[in-house]
Amino acid sequence: MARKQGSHAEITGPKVRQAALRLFARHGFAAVSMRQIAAEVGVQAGALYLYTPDKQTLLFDLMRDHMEELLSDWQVPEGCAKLALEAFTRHHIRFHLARPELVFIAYMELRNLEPRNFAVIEGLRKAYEDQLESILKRGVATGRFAVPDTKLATLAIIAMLTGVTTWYREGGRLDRDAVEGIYWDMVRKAVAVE
Amino acid sequence: MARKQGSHAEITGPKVRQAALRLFARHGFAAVSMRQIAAEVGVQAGALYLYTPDKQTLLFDLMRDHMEELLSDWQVPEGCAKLALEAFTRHHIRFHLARPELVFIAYMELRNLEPRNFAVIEGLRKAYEDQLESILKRGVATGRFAVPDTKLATLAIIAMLTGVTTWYREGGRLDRDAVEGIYWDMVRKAVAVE
DNA sequence: GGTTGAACTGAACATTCGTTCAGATACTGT
DNA sequence: ACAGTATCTGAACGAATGTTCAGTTCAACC
Repeated sequence: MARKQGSHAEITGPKVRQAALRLFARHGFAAVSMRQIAAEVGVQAGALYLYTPDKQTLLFDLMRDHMEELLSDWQVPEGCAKLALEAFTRHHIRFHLARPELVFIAYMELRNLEPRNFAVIEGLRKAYEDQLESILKRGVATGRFAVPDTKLATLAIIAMLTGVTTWYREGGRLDRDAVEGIYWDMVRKAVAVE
Repeated sequence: MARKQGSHAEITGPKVRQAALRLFARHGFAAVSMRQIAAEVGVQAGALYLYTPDKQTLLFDLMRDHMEELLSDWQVPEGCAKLALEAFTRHHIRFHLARPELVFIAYMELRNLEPRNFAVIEGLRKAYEDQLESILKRGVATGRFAVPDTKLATLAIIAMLTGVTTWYREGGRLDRDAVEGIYWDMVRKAVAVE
């Protein structure tokens, strides 16, 4: 027994990533075995190594692609800082609610990355944070925002917004638009000049 | 060779918990072996089972004690909601900054708990969130706060505050009092009536 | 000073782990 | 129809896993 009917790399490759994504998110990287991933895909464990050099790279690729998409999906709007902040807030929530498993992994599995891989992901994360901080700085400079410390405010806002993925469930009491609006309301007030 | 000189349960017991705490926080529950914990304590792996029935209970006990301390350390102050919210904010930050490793574990290792243990921890977490929500409700009722949704605001504020442990480092640019003040400033404004 | 029990070792248990690889199969192009 | 190659199996590797336990040592008590 060997190759299966209708088996193709273009199909199995993504399936491997999907299975890894789901299992890593649910049980954690360290708690998931290559055999579990293989079973989810419907192949033997050895076949996974046609699609990834090792387990670590499987994790790293998921995280790097996620962070790069997060960055490339966003561009600071021109114009006033308040509009930019609203755009950022809404975009952040929308982007994160659309892929909760990747968000979860990118946050929880940092410590399972080898130092070199960790540095890459941290660099991307930092670049994303800088996007928000530059908006806050702009608002402070033009007197539209009042925050005691832009760096700290950046981290506080991102923590608050990302937290949405821990409780939001499709079909719950609030839809995504409502959630966006409520969070934006709190962010707006938190940085407002009194 | 067997029992070591001057070894006592009153010493080894806490050392086991401390070692587990540090290693779980650093590498994650699933990635830490009983032999690693034993090495940190300075005993053989088998000796750990004098202090815990199994690895899972070692994790659960850490989390449960942490959550119970979090709850018992706090009581809602009488009087106006704004003062209560400030007290909560400052207490939350102080408590969490004092034990970053426990906070980390209590948040990251939930999925490694067996269903029954998970339910216990979730219950305690819910009870803590209710403390904050009751303050917000009180403020809304008396017209002191304006939040569109107290449940959502509760989760947003806790996410924001707990995020402090991800970046705060002893001896950094800001001391704990300053951090408390800055976060309180943002929380206060976020729920304020405009 | 002999006895008892708590504290611990060291070895062993059956599983499982990530990874490799020779061989088998099914598809592709000729 | 045949060759070649992409895809996958199934078995194997050594190492590591959580847990158990008979045996050993030390300290305390009578």
